[in-house]
Amino acid sequence: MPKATFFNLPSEKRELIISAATQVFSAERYNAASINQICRKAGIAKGSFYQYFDNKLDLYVYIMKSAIQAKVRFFSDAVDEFNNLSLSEQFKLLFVKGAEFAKAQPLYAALGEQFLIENDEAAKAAVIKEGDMQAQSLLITMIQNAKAKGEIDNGVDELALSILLQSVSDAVSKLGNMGSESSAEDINSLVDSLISIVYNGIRKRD
Amino acid sequence: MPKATFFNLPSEKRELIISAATQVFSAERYNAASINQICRKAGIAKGSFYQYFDNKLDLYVYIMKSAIQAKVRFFSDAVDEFNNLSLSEQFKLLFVKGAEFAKAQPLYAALGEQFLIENDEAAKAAVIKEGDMQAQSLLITMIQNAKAKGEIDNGVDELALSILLQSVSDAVSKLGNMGSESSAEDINSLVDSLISIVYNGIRKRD
DNA sequence: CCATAATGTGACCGCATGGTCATATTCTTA
DNA sequence: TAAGAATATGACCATGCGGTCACATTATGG
Repeated sequence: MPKATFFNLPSEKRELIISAATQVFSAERYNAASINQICRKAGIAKGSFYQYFDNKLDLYVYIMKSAIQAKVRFFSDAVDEFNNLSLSEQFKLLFVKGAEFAKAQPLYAALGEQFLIENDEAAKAAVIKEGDMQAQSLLITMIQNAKAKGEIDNGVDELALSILLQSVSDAVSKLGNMGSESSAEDINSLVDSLISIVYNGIRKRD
Repeated sequence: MPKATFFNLPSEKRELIISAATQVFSAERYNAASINQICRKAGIAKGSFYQYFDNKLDLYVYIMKSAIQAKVRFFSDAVDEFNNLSLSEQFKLLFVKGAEFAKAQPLYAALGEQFLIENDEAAKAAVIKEGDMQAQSLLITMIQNAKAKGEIDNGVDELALSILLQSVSDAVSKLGNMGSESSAEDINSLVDSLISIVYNGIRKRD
């Protein structure tokens, strides 16, 4: 946790530091992101940094926690709607919300992607200990409910389906924040196509 | 390209250096991987390193090129068989070969994964200029052939399908090299399940 | 108004990086 | 065996890192 001094700061300055750190950590891995860089961007002296945080890891965990909270908040509305939706509508909501989040909060989404490929074990462990959310568990619940309702064929492997959906969701989010070259409608229709494939299969039927 | 001195080296020593560099570059990104580390691991002096290579980038490009060649060699046998196979058999071959490669050549596979998440633009560009293979193009060709043959429903979006297959293939490879906790048979049956989903869809049919 | 606590600062430390270079060692060949 | 080319070496350089610390500045409250 950041020191008390950090929370005593005028909120403007505090957010400037958070913003600088978020920018740097979303562009670079933990080891490559440097405190000097963050201080320069935030316009504070390095000594000040160590008045606010114990060390680099302290800041990293704090920033990651903020990003996770933002994502959970973003999804929490959607989760309430789930029960009233058909399976394919649930898929769509899941993918679209994921892509929406990546577009609305690109820096937080980029933080998440950096975390996925983080290779500093200590940094990764510290974040996970502080409470990483398990996106996968939501998927599994969805699948099991749909099976119980008879919406999914019994022959479908649950694990395989969850892996497939997870990887598709990631792919969609990645495309979504590849800049403005892909419009929101493009993404939307791509999501429809993907769901249609997963739902109906690609086999030609007579 | 490495200097002549490097190729004059006794092959044993040359391979020791290649092995050390492969290990380091498969564990770390370009910027995080250090020449000191590689020299230590190979048991050579830093001065010697610069007798063999112009600089760090020279070595990186050389190692990446080797990995790409190894993968192309690995897949080349399989590509010949493609024409005689049905679509779902083609999918299976593609996924299984990918997972096989990741298992048989874990360091080379790890190099490929590192490259996917490389964020040093100069290093990335240098490798691509030297000839990066486009795995995606093989997929697109497969899909178009299958459509022409009437094996895929005309309503299926080609781009969406290629994205889906690519992300699934990556997910399978990642699972495949997550150590021995997942046996070869497990992977094999998971691949079957995934292909079955993509092929038949998950919708319950009457 | 002044003493004390809180906050801000940048020079500095030890260390590791990519890269250089003068020199030492080994190989080749006549 | 002697001369010259090829190769091996590690001290050294400038730079940047995470982190520290003595000191300057600002806020607080009696």
